[in-house]
Amino acid sequence: MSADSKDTEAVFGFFNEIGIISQLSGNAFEKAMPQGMTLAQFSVLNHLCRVGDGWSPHRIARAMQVTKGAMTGTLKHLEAKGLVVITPDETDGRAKRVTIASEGRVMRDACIEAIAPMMQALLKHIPASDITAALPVLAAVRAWLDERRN
Amino acid sequence: MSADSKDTEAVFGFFNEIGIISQLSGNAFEKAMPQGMTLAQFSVLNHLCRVGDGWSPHRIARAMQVTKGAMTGTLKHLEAKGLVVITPDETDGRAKRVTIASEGRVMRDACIEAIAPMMQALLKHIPASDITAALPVLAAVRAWLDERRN
DNA sequence: GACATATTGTTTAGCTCTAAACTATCTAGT
DNA sequence: ACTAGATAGTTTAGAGCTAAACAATATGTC
Repeated sequence: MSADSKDTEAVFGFFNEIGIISQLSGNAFEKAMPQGMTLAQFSVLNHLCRVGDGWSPHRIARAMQVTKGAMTGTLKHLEAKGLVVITPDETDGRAKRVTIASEGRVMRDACIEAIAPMMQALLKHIPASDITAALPVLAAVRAWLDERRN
Repeated sequence: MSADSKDTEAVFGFFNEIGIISQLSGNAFEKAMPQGMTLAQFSVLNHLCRVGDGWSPHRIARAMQVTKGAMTGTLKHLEAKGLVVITPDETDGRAKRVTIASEGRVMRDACIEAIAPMMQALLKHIPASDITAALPVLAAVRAWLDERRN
């Protein structure tokens, strides 16, 4: 009983820290990034760079754990900035295909460069081993939440 | 060089996991909570219950790591629902004081009860020791971000 | 072939958040 | 006492998110 409520308290604190870190780090990233880039926009750019082009908006939305509606908005901003090109899917009249423009790749690299100093500064205060030690737990929690969601 | 970029990569992945967990857990919480309560609203209620009444909106905003403007909106919703009472500060003409209504305490308890089953379910899949082991690292990262912000 | 169902993308309403401009009040230095 | 600067709260514009309703296209079964 006592142990149970203590554990529940710990999980509660865990999610609380997660939420605050998410907010603070997101703000810090967006401040460091070039000219009005947002975390959502960078994430899409980064994803497309890493896993490849030509994904549909819906598939990108699923990969980013976001609704289709949210992705519509983010892609609109990226397209307006010329960082991404959206074309109709030839084989499926409902779908579209998202391709990174070369400006998009440049912007993605610029964002990573802009953020790198912050990472370095963090690593000076918190040992990399602590970060890597926490990663598997985080991945497990994320996997559990993701599975539970469906 | 290779170690450095690997560490940076790890920190990057760390923040990525944090962001996704924050989003997924926030959604899960809001789905479990009673009648249209949001995480932001619950957080304020919970904070007031734990640390005591009579705080100013600005002080609550700082404690929640949120701007004053955001707190104005959240408090408006809480006040409209009768969960919180806002009165002018007698000793400072600029300030206000936020007090929890008894309905607010009831709602806070209801939210905690609604969320508890999720915590229990998580603890069945992930050992509490893993969670508590990750907590100090998270707290350190949060403290670093918080300090850096100012 | 036709109809029921599923999927893709958009839109809208409502919530959160930031940043910046604005009002009102307090406080300190002269 | 006055003026300058700090502080508390509100408002607005803009971005993100969800959920739900909607249009258009695919698909599969009869």
